[in-house]
Parts: sequence; structure tokens; C-alpha cells
Amino acid sequence: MLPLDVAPLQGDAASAARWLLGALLVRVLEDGTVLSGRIVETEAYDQHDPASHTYRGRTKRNAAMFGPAGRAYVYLSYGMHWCLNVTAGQSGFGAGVLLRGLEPLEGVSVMESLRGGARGRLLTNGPGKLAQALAVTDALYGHDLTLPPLQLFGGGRVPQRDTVTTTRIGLSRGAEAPLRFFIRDSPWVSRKAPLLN
DNA sequence: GATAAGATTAACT
DNA sequence: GTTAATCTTATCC
Repeated sequence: MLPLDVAPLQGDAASAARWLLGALLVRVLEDGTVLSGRIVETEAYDQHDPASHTYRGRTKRNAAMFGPAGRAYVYLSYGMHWCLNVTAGQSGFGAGVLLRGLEPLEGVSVMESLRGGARGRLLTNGPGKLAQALAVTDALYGHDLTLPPLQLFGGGRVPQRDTVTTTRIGLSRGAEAPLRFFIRDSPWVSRKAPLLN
């Protein structure tokens, strides 16, 4: 697998989100256990978007998204679930890509354990599930995703005909924007939004 | 200082 | 399909 090229993440968030489909995400736990998977579902957010955490400017929480591309932006959702984003765009512009679905590859049994016994498509078909399966918390906030223990490889290899674009999930504002992307027919995609194409 | 809402999930009817 | 769990952040006193 090729090392991560951050250049494709430095453009707009939607392009970054499409490019991340098919990329390999590798997590190395403290005991050396390797967990990995292929990104199959993403959503794009930027500071012009009312649904984005960066819409109202830089804060302590969203600071990572205003930094360089290719870092981890981790936030706590609904007081319970950590969610992992890849920062995008140029420094000074608040943008990122939420990782919503992962096809598990290595360390599946350890992921199942981290997920409290969930298996199959239920293992990683959602942003909170994905982060829990890879033991991602705010301890990795701002982490450079070109380096262990959480690292991206590849990207930009999925033909557009194999992807689907829809509206994003769980939003009350900006809900109409077609900024969710996933790999067609992947079982590890959450299926709650109407298809646009 | 108080309160409402939220880029979710799992359990339940 | 509906709802509880759980807590940070944003927004308004």
C-alpha cells in the first residue's frame, strides 16, 4: 500500500471525502496488536456549511480542523460516542471528513471485543462504531495520520462508478447537501439516507 | 450560571 | 418505529 499523500486532502472537503473512499486505515494498539480496515463511507464538512462544527469559527474543540490536512479530529458525540474525522483543506480553513463506515480487514476478533461482541456489518457500520472498534478516543486528537499508531494508506483508487453520493445523516441544518459518499454495495455502510443517484 | 441541542447507538414495542 | 443513555458545546440569560 502506498504511503499517505496528503495533497489530495488539501483541496475542498468533498473531494477529500471522495478520495478517502478505499483508503486503508491502520491502528496499532499499545500491546502491538494491529487493526485495519478499508474506508467505505465518508461525509464532508467545512466552515461554509451550517452543519459543520467549524461554521461558527475556531474553538478549542474544533481547532484541529483549522490546522493542516491529514490530522485526526476526534469529538464526543451525544455524550457517548467518539467520532473520527480526517482534517482537510489548507491551514486556517476549517474543514474535515467524517469517517462513517469501515470494512474490517486485520484484527477482526479484537475489534469485536472492543465493540462488546458486535459482529459482521454491525461491527463498523457507523462513525461511533468505527471509532470504538479501532480504540480511537480524544487521546488521538490532532494526531498526524501519516504516522503510527493511527495511519492512513492509499486513497483515490475507487472509480466513481463504484461510489454513491447522498445527503448526510443525522443533521437538522445543511441536510440537503449531497456530501455523503460511500462504496456501492458495501455491507459496512449505514443506510439511512435517501439515494440521490 | 442555566439550558437546549447534538456529524449516535442499542434496546425495546 | 420509538426512546433512553449521557455530557460537551453553544447560546442565552
